[in-house]
Order: sequence, then structure tokens, then C-alpha cells
Amino acid sequence: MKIDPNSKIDLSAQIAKAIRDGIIAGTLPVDERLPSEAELADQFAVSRPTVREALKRLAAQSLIRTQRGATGGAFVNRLRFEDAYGQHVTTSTLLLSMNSVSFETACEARFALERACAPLSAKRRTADHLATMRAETHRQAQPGLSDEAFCASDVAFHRALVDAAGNPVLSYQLAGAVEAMQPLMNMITFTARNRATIVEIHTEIANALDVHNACTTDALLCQLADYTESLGKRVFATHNAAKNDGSAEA
Amino acid sequence: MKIDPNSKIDLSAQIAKAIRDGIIAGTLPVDERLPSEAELADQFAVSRPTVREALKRLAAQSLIRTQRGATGGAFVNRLRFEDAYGQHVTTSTLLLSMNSVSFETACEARFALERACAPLSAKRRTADHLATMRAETHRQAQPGLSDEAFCASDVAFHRALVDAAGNPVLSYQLAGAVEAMQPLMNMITFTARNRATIVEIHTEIANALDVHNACTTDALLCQLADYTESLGKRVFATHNAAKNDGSAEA
DNA sequence: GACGTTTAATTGTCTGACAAATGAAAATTG
DNA sequence: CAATTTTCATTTGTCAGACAATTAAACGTC
Repeated sequence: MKIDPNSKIDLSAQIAKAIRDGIIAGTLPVDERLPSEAELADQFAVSRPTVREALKRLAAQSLIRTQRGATGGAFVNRLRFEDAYGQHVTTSTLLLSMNSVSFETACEARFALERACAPLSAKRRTADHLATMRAETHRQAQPGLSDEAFCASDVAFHRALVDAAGNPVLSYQLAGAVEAMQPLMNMITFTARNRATIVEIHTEIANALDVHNACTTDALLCQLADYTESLGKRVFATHNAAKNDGSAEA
Repeated sequence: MKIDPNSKIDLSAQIAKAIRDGIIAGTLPVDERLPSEAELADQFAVSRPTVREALKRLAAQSLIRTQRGATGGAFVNRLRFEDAYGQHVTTSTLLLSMNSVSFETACEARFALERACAPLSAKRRTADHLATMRAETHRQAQPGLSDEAFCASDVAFHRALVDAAGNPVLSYQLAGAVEAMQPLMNMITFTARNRATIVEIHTEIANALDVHNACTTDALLCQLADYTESLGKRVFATHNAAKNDGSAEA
């Protein structure tokens, strides 16, 4: 890969791209050691700080790891689902907060995705997944629970539901839906929601999964989706009413 | 956010995290200008190269953009779906290639996700989406088409199907499934597949969407999933047979 | 007022240096 | 000879200072 010093693009971005392309193409296999920063600087005919900026870009994407010392250097990282998970959640959260996505759109996407793995979860759920879901449901029924803790427990419940599908690819792809959208919805609807209703649906979902009943699970998720959407509608109606009252008084 | 010079973690990583947290928390709103590199170096009590490494990390995640000149600097970027899309695809591709995901697992996840948006696509597909899908299907029927071009057209077809749901959040979340897994499957099955079979299913999918028939669309996607999986099984059976023969001869 | 020119601010890049970590080789010791 | 300690070379992490390139605002000229 050639580097063009006259390009509009930063040298460090070009170098990062060159190395990234090598990783994607498989030219640089996992755990391969890259040349030292000094050697890379020579190869690309740039200074060491520029090379370092390029390497930091790759490190930010978990594509490489660096190690100091005699046998240290930058190594191609095996990208793990856990590593990608966090980034996916962060990105999804920012996408939602920065792009004025309507509540309905987010809600629709979130439940469509969760319903996608419900049949698999009904088939494959282990005792462990069921135990987690029931423990979280039980926690959600505690009277003194803070809204934050309720939300966290809610996320844990749905995450267990997704993980029950036993498909790591699905779990990863759904991370954004569960861990980014669920808190968003909790934040919007927590004033209007009835915890008992949610706890009841959660309990029934666990029961349906227990007996491997995919149909009922799906129906319950639809019920939860409808309830969430109705909450959202109510909250926004209240907001708008208050806003109109305010402008009328002013 | 405090920076700890004695931490095991790089200063540039700590600084990047501090700024990233500010962006996520909303302390740094979109289009806000960060202090200049020199000012940041002062504030965090580090040198300018260290600050720059931190900023490059953030730039690699599309969280900031930089501009030269008198009124330039680093600005908080509005993370757009298009920007996140590419990264999501890259990450998904690497996850699949680096984690020895079985063909069945990938196939299952891919079709579960696509089926999730089929009902919405059946409801909302525009004439545009239909036209795209039919144009791609027509292209796939051309005799002289290379395998690469067939794969690209295949991706375009499924992308149009997903986009037809009219939900940008869903489109984003499914990017990994369509643009990373579909090529993977094409690469594996291209020796065994029958293009005519795929073209026929694609044609029928477009017809079902045309008349807003969600049920038939879903059934056809299941059919495609089954066909793909059977292809995968056949290919791997052939591989294993060849391998066993080889080891027996050696 | 319109149009060049200068200027100041800011990022991009380079050079050179030193500190810290780390494994390997060499020296030492039993 | 084996085990241990020391030394050392390599590599990343960080710093300081400098200059180039870019850009918009301020200034001056007509």
C-alpha cells in the first residue's frame, strides 16, 4: 500500500488504512507482530509520531495491541466478541442520541430484533438462562428498587433472553438493541410505567421459555412491545400538552 | 476527569476515554469545539503528541473531526448511520473471520435477523425498493456474471429488502448480517449453489413484497435459509471427505 | 464597498531525546 | 554444571521544540 504525502488525508489515517486493509485481507494474521515503530516509519517514509498516531487509531478499534520491552511491539489482535460488544453498544447509544430517532422507530427495531431470537431461545434456553431471568424478574418486583437498578435488571433480563438463543453472532448483533435501546426506553417511560405489569410479562416469558413455547414467548414480547409503545405515546402526549399550555400562557 | 500518570494504561487512552465519556454524557454536545491541542495538553498536563494520539483514537471512532486553520480544531462529530455502518460491517467481518464461527451459526443469525424485518418490509416497501430488488435479481440471472459480481448483487438485493422496512435503526443493526455474512456465505457456497434456484426465490420474494404479503415473504426467506444451509452442509461434507481421503493415502 | 494582503491561530509533521518496561544474554555464584 | 543475578539491547511511552500548511479574520488599499 502506497502513501501519498500530497493527499488531502492525514498520513496517519492513510497508514492506518494500509495496515487495516492488511488485517482484513488476512495478509497480517492474528498475533502477527508488526514491524517496530521505527521500521514502520522508515517503510512509510514518515516520522515516528506519525506512525504512532496511525497505530493508536488501530488500537482504538481493538485491531492491534501493543507491548513494551525487548520482544514487544504491536500485534494483530484477535477481535473477540466481548471487545466488539462494548464498542457496538457505545456506537448504538451515540447513534440514537445524536440522530433524533423517534421513540417508535427505536422501539420497533428493538422488539423486531428481540423477537428474531425468541424462537431459538425457546428451543435452547438452559436452566442457567432461566434462573438468571427469574432472579432478575424477582429483583424487579422488590419495592425499594431505584429506577437505575430496575433498568439495569431489565437489561440483564433481556440480555439473558438473547443469550439463551445460544448464538454468539446473534448476541453480538443484538447488543445494540438490548443495551443501548432498552436504557433509552426506560429513561423515557419510567415516569409512566407500571412495574407490576412489566414484572408479570417477564414472569410469563420465563414460564413460556421454560416449556419451550416459542409462540407464547413471541406473543408476550409483542405484548411488551405494545405496552412500551403505549407508554411512549402517553409520555409524549403529556409533554406536548404541557408545552402547548406553556406557550398559551406566555 | 482526572488523569493518572502512574496508571498501567496509556495517558493517551485515558485522555481519549475522558473526552469520550464527555461526549456520551452530553457534556460535549455535537459540533462543540474542543480546546486546541495546546490547551488540552495544558489541562491534562501532558505533551501535545500525547494529546494528539488521544484525538486520533477518537477520530478513528468517528467521534470527532479535525479542521486546520485559524478557526479550526477538533469538533464533536454527529455520528451518522452511514459512518457507523462501515465500521459495523468491518467489525462483523473480522469477528467472523477471527473467531471460527460455524457456518450454521452464522447462517442462523443472518436469516433470523433478516426475517425480523420482513414483515415491516412487506408493509412499507416502496416502488423504489421493489425496482432495486428486481433489477438486482435480473442481473443475477445474466449468464456471464462473475462470482464476485453475483455476490455484490446478492448483497444489494438483501440490503434493499432490509432498507424497505423503513427503519434506519434496523438497517444499521442489520448491516453486519447482510454485508459481512452474506459475502462469507457466497464465498463458501459458490461452488455448490445453483444460481437459478436463488434467482427464483429472489423473484418470488419481490413478488410477495409487491402484494404486501408478509407471510409468504417469511416463508421464502426460510426456504432461502434452508437452501443455504443445505449448501453449506454439502460443501463441508465434500471437504471432510477429501481430507479423510488425503490422510488415508498419506 | 470591493478586493488583495497580512497576520494570528491551529493542525500536521519532523527531529531528537529520555524514561520505562521487558526479555535475552552474559556474568556470577553455589 | 545449574541456578541466580546482573547487564544490556530493544521497544514502546512521553516530552520539548520547531517548522510547514491551512484557514479565517483583520487590515489596508483602491
